[in-house]
Amino acid sequence: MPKDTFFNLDDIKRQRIVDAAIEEFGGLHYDKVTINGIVKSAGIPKGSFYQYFENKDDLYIYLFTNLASNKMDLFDSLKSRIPELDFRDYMMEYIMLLKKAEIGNDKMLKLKKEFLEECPQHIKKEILKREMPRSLNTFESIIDSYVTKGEFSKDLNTKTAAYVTVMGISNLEHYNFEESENVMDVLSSIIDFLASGMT
Amino acid sequence: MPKDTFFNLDDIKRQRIVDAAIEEFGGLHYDKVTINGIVKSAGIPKGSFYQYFENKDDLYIYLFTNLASNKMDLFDSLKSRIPELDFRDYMMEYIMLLKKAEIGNDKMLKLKKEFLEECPQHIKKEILKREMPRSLNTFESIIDSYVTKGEFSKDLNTKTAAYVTVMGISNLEHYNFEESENVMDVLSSIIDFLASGMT
DNA sequence: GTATTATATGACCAAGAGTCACATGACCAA
DNA sequence: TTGGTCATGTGACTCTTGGTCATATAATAC
Repeated sequence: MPKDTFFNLDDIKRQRIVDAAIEEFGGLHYDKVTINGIVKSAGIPKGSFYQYFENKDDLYIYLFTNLASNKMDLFDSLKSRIPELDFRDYMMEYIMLLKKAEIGNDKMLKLKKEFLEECPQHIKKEILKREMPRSLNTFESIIDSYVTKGEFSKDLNTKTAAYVTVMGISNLEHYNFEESENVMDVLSSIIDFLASGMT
Repeated sequence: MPKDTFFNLDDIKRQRIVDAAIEEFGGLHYDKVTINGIVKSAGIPKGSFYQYFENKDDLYIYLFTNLASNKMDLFDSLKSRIPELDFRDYMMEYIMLLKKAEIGNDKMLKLKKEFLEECPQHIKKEILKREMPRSLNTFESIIDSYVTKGEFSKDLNTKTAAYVTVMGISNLEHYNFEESENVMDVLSSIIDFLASGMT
């Protein structure tokens, strides 16, 4: 967490620091971003940086807790369509929305995703530890809706189902793509598998 | 990759360097391991280190490509028991074996797991990129056996099934454990889900 | 007007990565 | 034996970075 002195700053200066930080982190790989660079870019003396933040990671984590809308709004807009969509279509719609958000509208979402891939693992862990429960809960509630709707078994362990679902769709970098396979097909196949399991 | 000079070294000296490196990496967090420390511990001058390796990561990755039996042997010993075990029991057996190996016998396996959690993401990625395909293939072949055996549907996409299975059981750090839940119960529930899906 | 507290500042320090000019030794050909 | 060449050894040195700290300045309280 940044220190009080940072939050006591007048808005203009505080924003200047945030902008400079995003600029630096956005333009360079995490490892290459230096505190010297940030202070220079923000136009503040080095001592001041440490007046505001513990260290680079402190600033970094702060940027992400505040930056970048988490994609929950996407979910909310979709939720109302549960009655008309089956699980499969629901998931496909969700994934399309996510893709669209990443490509176009939401620069910050894209930036965040990149940053998450570059930062040290303990930072990623800390950020995910905050966000994962919300992701899992949302998915659990979706799945729950489909149980209520009668599409899924009443005996389904929705928490486990939500967990496996999230892991399945968010670790695609480990999927071994053949040349003939594209992302959407694979995702579709994953969703099919989630729906029916090994049967 | 280490340079030729490293492989040209006589076995004793090369081993001394490897031992020192394992010692250092084993005793300190990745970030705290310094080249100065390694060369001191190995009793070689700093210049020599750079004669052998590109940098710290080069050594680190080398250690893992060679170190630490990958757990494939565990799989092999189990494979013969497919006829007598159903998928659920097979997976539980596998997980027990893995746990046992981590706790006791195989110091290197444990060490490797720890290291993988500490190192920078790009290193982890590189190591996983090498090992994941083998993991996925093995699981796919197991699942295939259960298809042949008749336990799973002939229409099952075994590649997808293997992928989701591996993701499900290897990302438990993101599962939101209640106090009442223990790892084995959760794993058991995951395996149940994998077997039957949302139905 | 003075004491106390919060903030600003940049010279300074320690530590680590990586380099480089020079040293050493192995091998070979004349 | 000599001299040359190539591979390797060596550690002092440079450069960069993170982080500190004594001192200056402004703000606030009384």
